[in-house]
Amino acid sequence: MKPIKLFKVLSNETRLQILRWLRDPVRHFSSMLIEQKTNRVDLVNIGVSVSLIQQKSGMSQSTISQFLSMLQDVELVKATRIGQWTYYKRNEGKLAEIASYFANEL
Amino acid sequence: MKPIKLFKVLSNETRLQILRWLRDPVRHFSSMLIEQKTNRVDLVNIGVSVSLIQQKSGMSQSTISQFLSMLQDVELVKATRIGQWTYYKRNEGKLAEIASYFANEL
DNA sequence: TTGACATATTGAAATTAATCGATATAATTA
DNA sequence: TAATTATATCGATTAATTTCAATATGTCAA
Repeated sequence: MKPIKLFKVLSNETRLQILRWLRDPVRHFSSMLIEQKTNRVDLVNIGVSVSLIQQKSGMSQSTISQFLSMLQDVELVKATRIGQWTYYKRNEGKLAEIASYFANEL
Repeated sequence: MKPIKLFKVLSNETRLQILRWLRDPVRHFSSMLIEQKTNRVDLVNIGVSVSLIQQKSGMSQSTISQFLSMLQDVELVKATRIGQWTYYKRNEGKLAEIASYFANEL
């Protein structure tokens, strides 16, 4: 647990928004699924692709890719590569750990 | 609750250290009390003066004064002015609120 | 194996944060 | 009232972050 680095990652509106979107991926992304390759079940179990998150954010591809890897670096999200896609989902275990850090150690 | 601003304030080692020092002010500051003006009871009830925190941090007076007002701005600490001194103590209520934000809203 | 697509990385410009010394303000004391 | 002390604010410099366009890498499909 490196709290400074963690707080820096959380200090950005877009990164925080991504975390909130990923809390309920079906609600925020299912309407964007056009192809057959991904379905609602995948959104929850495997995660959401970089391109869906990028479209929703309106920011550039490179920025969103970087933001996701920052979130992954502090373990707030987990990534799964399948073929040419990378799917991101929340790491609920880490989020619970942070809540407990706040309650007990800060 | 403005989480971005809060996380920015927490994204600094010195500011986080100040919060931790203030968790147990007697332990961290009582050995620095030379004059009679402040005693151990005051440290807990009223708070710790800017100059004690500054000495312990080793940083400049202006930096520490600014850091303390940033912490106060997001309500992580409360300030009390008595004469020419300003005493700072933790705002435990706010800290509990943040812990709950993490557990429920992030 | 070539072309197209998804993602990652790099390099650069603009913005924001960290930090200090100098100075201002406010309270105390001689 | 003048000198001293504690804290706050200002202005400047350096360092870090944000964000993009361009490019590289990796994968799939024809």
